[in-house]
Amino acid sequence: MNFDLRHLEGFVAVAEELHFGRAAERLRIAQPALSQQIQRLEASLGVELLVRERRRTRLSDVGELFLVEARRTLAQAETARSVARRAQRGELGRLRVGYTPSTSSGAFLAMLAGFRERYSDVQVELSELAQGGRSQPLDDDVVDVAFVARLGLFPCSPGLGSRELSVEPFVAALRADHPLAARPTLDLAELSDEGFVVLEPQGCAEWHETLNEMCRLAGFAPHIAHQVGELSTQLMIVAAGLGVALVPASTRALRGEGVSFVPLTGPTTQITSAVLWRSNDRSPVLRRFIECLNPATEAFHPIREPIPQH
Amino acid sequence: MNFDLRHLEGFVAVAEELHFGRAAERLRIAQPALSQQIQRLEASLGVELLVRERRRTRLSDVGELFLVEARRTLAQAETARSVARRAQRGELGRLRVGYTPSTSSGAFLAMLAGFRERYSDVQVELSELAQGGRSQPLDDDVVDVAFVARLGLFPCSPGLGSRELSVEPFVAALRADHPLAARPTLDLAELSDEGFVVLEPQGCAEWHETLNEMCRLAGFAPHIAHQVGELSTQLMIVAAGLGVALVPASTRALRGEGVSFVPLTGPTTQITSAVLWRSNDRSPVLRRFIECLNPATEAFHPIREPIPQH
DNA sequence: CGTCATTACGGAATGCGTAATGATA
DNA sequence: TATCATTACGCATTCCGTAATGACG
Repeated sequence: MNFDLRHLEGFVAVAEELHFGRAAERLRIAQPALSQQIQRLEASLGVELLVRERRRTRLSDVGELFLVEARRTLAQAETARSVARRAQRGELGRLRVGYTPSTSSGAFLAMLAGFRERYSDVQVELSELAQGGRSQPLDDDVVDVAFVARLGLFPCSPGLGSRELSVEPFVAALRADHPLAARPTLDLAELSDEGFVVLEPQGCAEWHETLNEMCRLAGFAPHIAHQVGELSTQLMIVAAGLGVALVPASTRALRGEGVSFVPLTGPTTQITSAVLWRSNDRSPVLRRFIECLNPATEAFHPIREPIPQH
Repeated sequence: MNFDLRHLEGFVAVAEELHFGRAAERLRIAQPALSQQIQRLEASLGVELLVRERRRTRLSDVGELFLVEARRTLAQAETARSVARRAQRGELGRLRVGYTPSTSSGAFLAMLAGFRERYSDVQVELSELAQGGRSQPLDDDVVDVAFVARLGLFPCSPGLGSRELSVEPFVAALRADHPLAARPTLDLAELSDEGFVVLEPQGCAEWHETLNEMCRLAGFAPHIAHQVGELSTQLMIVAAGLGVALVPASTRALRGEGVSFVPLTGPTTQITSAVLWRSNDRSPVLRRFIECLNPATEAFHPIREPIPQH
């Protein structure tokens, strides 16, 4: 015969009240039932926990020691229940977040910070993804959400939920004392003789193709002056006067010293930042995360809004 | 509806086997019963802990987190049971030990060390008692056992269990270069002109009376040279040549440098060391303690053996 | 007699086992 | 058809509530 949480609750109540009647009242059961509960507990332990004296009830030495452990056990059980509830609500758990370097600034970091503040008990695991709009890491169950950037508008993938974070045009990044730096806008063709600073092509081939495509539409083939790994490095090279670059408009936020950003006229290509997830993923943590993206409405059925073009 | 330890056991078994059939086998119950158990647990938590897939069973994210807490809860419950059992066996708990300064050496310390070694989880609380054979601290429930020393044989007290540890005569303690120090024995009368170093009388009046009585029988009234608080101090004074003392024979063990101990001839008074406890005290810890005193036999019914007189 | 715990007993709920059902490869 | 989980149903145990008993002041 084994004791149960119910028995422990009964014992703790009696130990605290030192009175079967009051304890039973507290537990909302009849007093004889409680009396039997304690007897069964004592029988299952083979121990006398309470000393029934003529006029009052008190704890035995063993009961004194057992009370501590009983309380701990109940507390641990309550913790277990709480963990289950909180995990169910998505307040507890693990979320694997993938991101591509080009999304590592702006909305991405802001929303990640907001989520971690609200759900500090969710362990956020970050991993860098290869550039591009690939959903491979999601399909492979390597990440739960992916922050990706893609040129042009975002295609709706089957089986994937998505939410666009921003759609922004490319702008030209020029050294501040560049003759064109003070212009309100410029045409890409005006940069035909410049050397371009570009990101390294691995996993980012689409960017390269698009750069070529943009320049082709503007009537020239770009001269690649430097290849670098990161966006911030790209700006440093520009600031050093070693070339010009085409970067997403939000890159202004990096405030590169000595770099001017000039919007492009004509048919520029846009870059879309978005979050993706498996739409059949019912993880509560994911749900909470998506709520942070879109606090008001339909997180699981994102609507493709028409994006205003510049 | 509330979950129970039984439910947790079922869940842990399934979580470990990832197979209802094997888990049920391990728990020695039928598989449908286990299935219902898990369902009830899930219902009580409002959470899906296991994902039943077509061909296999696996843990859900919430289940993964809950498993840890479930294991902890079961472990804590097992600890509670173990504490109760060990406390019942007297391996765990608290023992209040009283002692008088004159018993603080020899058998007392040896047996205390033995007990603490065997039952390291019993918290031994020491408190010093007023000198003499008083059972007051036992009656007042201030201590559980009392090591006491008493002159002469030990009277059997009603309601008290007892065990004599030693019966020993008084010996004379003399400075090593004292003219009588080299003698194999001496008569107390030979010390009639000496100054005596005695223990302070508070709570120890009987010793004083006995010293006077011994000397009276030897035909003189003792001259009190110094009064000190402890036995070791008494020896230091003797070693300094400031007087002589009458001490229990076992005091030799203190090996006071420069002090000689000489047995007394004639009608010397003996001092009896004993342990006392309440004979109606059913504390398991006390039982274990008494066993240490008297490993072989009748701890609760000590036999008054005839003590050989010197 | 009033208080407080235990025993006695009947009804409800829970838990388990066997058998049947369903779903899948 | 073999495997594995769930549902269906009957039986035993446990648990609770009401009533009665017992102990004590």
